[in-house]
Parts: sequence; structure tokens; C-alpha cells
Amino acid sequence: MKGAYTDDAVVVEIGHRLQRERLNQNLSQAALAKRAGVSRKTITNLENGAGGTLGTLVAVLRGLNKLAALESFLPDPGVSPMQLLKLEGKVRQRASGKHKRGDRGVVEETSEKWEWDD
Amino acid sequence: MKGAYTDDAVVVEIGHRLQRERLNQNLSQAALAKRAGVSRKTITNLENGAGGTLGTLVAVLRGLNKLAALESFLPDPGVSPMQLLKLEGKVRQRASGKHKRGDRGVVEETSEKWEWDD
DNA sequence: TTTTAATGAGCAATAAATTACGCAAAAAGG
DNA sequence: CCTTTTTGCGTAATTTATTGCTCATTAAAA
Repeated sequence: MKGAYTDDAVVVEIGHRLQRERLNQNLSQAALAKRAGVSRKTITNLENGAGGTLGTLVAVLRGLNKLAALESFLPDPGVSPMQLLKLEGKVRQRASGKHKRGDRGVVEETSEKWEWDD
Repeated sequence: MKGAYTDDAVVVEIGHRLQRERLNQNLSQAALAKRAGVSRKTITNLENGAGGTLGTLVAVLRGLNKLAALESFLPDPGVSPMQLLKLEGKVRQRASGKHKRGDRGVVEETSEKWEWDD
């Protein structure tokens, strides 16, 4: 599970998995296309790693009855405890700039490891 | 967890979650854009529910060090046990048509509930 | 082996996304 | 307050995705 994948390779892998799920449900591309409300060509492109749009992905997941997968994919991150501390209860709406002075310290470039990390 | 979301609403929700994750890491749109190798405008659009491409999504997840999220999102479905049974060990490469005759029965239109369902 | 349906791919037209730019509004921090 | 930085949103040009065809291949089923 290393980061040994280019972005393109990841897109290809996503396509393969969508295809396998479709086949496990014994759906044809045409049938899925109809369910998802897109053309068969779009399904073909997606499955073969030619990419597509976010909207298409969501439509296809719905067609496969796998929309719930998105919930596990992007669980609501919630607000980081650190953010709550820094802003004394306020939720951050923007990233902080390099506004510093004194020793409040440099902006942490390292992440805080708050949920779904790599 | 009902299907009370339109496809568009799902895209919007994805944008919000990506934004919150970015803010939890205290990254500016500009900084994330640089990491992901896309324009800041693309980040803005994505976060504001204007959609984007699959490639962009992957790039942004990588920029957030959240590529692993895709693994939980689209876990390798593997081959359905039913498929293995039907094809006597062979992996299905295409969906089955309405080739029937005799009583081998109509093609199951209902899914088999094999992994990551809704 | 023969038939039938599923798939991949090309092509032209249309629609959507990305880009670099700049500017106004607003949050963050002092 | 005042300053700095972030953010959203236009616009125009460029690139990419989608659609509806059609056709050649190939897996699946009998």
C-alpha cells in the first residue's frame, strides 16, 4: 500500500474496480448507463481509465447502489481539535496566513494526523 | 443515511468535506493547488460544489495526503462467489446477455449483496 | 461450433472543466 | 482599527469530457 501510484494509475484502478463491481452484479454497461443516466460510452471511458467527471462518478455509484461508499471514502472530517483550541471555540473559515510576530511560532507545515490519513 | 441526496448535492458535500480537511491542515487553497499541481480556481470550484474531473479529485487527495481514502472508498470488490460458482472457476469478463432458453432461469436482476452495499 | 449479446474504439458535434488573469470582499491576527 | 492574506467570482482561451452514432471483436450460452 505504498504511494507507488501515479494519479493516472489511480484513475485506471478506480475504473477497474467499478467494472468489477458492475460485473459482480451482472450488469451490462448499457444497463448501468441507463441507471446512471449517462451514455454507455461514458461508462466505457470510466472503466478503461479514460477518466471522467465527479458528477459521472457519483451517478455511476448510485447506479451500482454504492453511494454509501462515498461516506466511508470521505467521512465528515469534523473540526480538528487543534483548530478548536487555536480559535477558542470558533470554527476556522480560512487558512491562516504568515501573519506572525512574536513567538506564536511558524505555521505548522506538518499535518496533525486528524482522521483518514495516509 | 437515506438516499435523500441528489447527485449534485453529493458533489457539493464532497466539496465541503475536502475543504474542511484542508482547513484542518491549515492549508490555503493556493498551497494545496501547488501541491496538487492544479490551479487555485480548480480547488475553489471543487470545494464550492462546481464539480471537476476524476483526475483533479485524485490530485487533490494526494495533496492532502489522503489518497488512502480511495482504498476504503473503492475497496477491491474481488470476484463474487456467485460468479465463481456460475462460471466454474472462471472470472467473468462480460455481463451475461439474455441468451436463455430452457429453464436456467432469467438473469438475476437483483444484486447479490456482495461487499460495500448501500 | 454457432448464435447472440457485450465490449472497445473511432469520429464529429456539443458541453463542461481548466487555466491565468485581476479585483472586491472578508477573515485572521496584531 | 489596520494590515495582511485568503477566498470567491468574473472573463476569455484552451483543453478535456460527453454524446450518439457505427462497426469489428470477443465472451457467453446453447
